[in-house]
Amino acid sequence: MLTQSEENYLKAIYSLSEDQKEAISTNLLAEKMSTKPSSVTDMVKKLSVKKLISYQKYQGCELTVVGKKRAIQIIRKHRLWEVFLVNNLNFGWDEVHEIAEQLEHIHSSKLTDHLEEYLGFPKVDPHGDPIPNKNGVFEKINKSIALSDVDAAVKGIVVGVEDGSSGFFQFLKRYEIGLGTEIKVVEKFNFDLSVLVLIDGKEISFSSVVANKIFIQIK
Amino acid sequence: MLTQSEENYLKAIYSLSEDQKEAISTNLLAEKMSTKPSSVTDMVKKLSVKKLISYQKYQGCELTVVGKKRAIQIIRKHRLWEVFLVNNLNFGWDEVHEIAEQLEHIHSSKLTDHLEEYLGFPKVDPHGDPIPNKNGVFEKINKSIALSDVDAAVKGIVVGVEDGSSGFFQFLKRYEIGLGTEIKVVEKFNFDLSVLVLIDGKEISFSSVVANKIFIQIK
DNA sequence: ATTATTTTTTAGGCATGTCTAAAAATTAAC
DNA sequence: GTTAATTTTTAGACATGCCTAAAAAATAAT
Repeated sequence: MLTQSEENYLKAIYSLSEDQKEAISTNLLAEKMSTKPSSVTDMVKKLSVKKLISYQKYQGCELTVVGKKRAIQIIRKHRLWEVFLVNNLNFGWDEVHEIAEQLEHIHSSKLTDHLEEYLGFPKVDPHGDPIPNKNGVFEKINKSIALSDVDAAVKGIVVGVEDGSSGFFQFLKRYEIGLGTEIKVVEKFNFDLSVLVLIDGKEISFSSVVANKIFIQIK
Repeated sequence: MLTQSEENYLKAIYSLSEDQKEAISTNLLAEKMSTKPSSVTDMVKKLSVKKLISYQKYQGCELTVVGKKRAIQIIRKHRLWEVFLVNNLNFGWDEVHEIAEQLEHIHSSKLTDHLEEYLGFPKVDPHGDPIPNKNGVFEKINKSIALSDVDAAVKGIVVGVEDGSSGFFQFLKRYEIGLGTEIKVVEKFNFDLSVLVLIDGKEISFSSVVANKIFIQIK
């Protein structure tokens, strides 16, 4: 049975390993955990003894197969709880992280699996991040979806546009939008069905007409 | 912010205070917490500094008004989560306690209140124990209910019987059942609608005919 | 009312997880 | 290829929450 602290370290190492394939340095991990390098060294030794990470003095650390599985299970719990909080308990997507940080440490795989079933086996959390299944497998999300159908806070990559009129293409060109452009939906407005999106650091508002024609692929 | 350990102590003191109005002795609390008296002394000092209990050396401890409120909030969370686990996630009433012991320590009153609303403001948990409202008030449960309609594991006190025939009263007398008798439903059998109950430490099986006629008041 | 028993507290220790300050190893600079 | 800068580790300390063993206080027994 892992402590909450151990679980948080595994999660942090997993997260950092997504950005780089080299071993995670002590300083980087300390930064991520908002703690001191000396504390990281202590913990990293402990996790190494438990065979959850491989670690050599001064060489940083990496998750073992077992450690990675554990990390993914924690992420799975975190994201499933986020779905529950937003879909069922009417929380905003922006206020669930802190609570999910606590809920992810509840020990009961049966609970996780029942929750997943109750939620209808969701594939992404409210932030658009994928939810691994019971076996730790992240399902490839291949479906493209119109911007108008994307939940707030979800980001994706443009994989298609619907209308072929020249006016629409000029519009896309004006905003430097093409296949592969990353778009994040910041907010949706029900009163006129417009969406506020973030492209390359700039916020742009799209009318519902436009939002219906741009298709993105999430993660 | 209280630690889980502190919260568990408050809950234990509250629970013991329900059975006796005198201060809770160190030994009794140690027994309840499955720990050593010396450990209790340490914790009791800490909680006393935090003004959650009143404590005088060698005189035991008692919850302050603030401490009692805290304890009730923890119980509230525990019982609401039990309802969720049984009603929504299809857990058996007998397997939820351990998980609820963890969930009760999640810090977010907004979560608790949203959960309560989502569950439809339940008044009792799956074990029949009352759920305090947001203000810590336990609603008096006055409705009597036929044994046949009580969930397994719920216990109550006989407040009435329906049939007035002499045969039925003889039956009641034979089993020493009268107004005020405590009855706990141990198990229910769907195949013949009989119920297995516990009265004064003895298990007795009641046919559905009998179960329909005995009314109990829960807690 | 003194002794014996039980209860409770103190004293000191241990594991977890954090910290600071200093030492050691690695990497960068010249 | 030494020296300088950075990174990482060690050493020692502190808070939490637990323990054992011994002392102190309260209660019971004679």
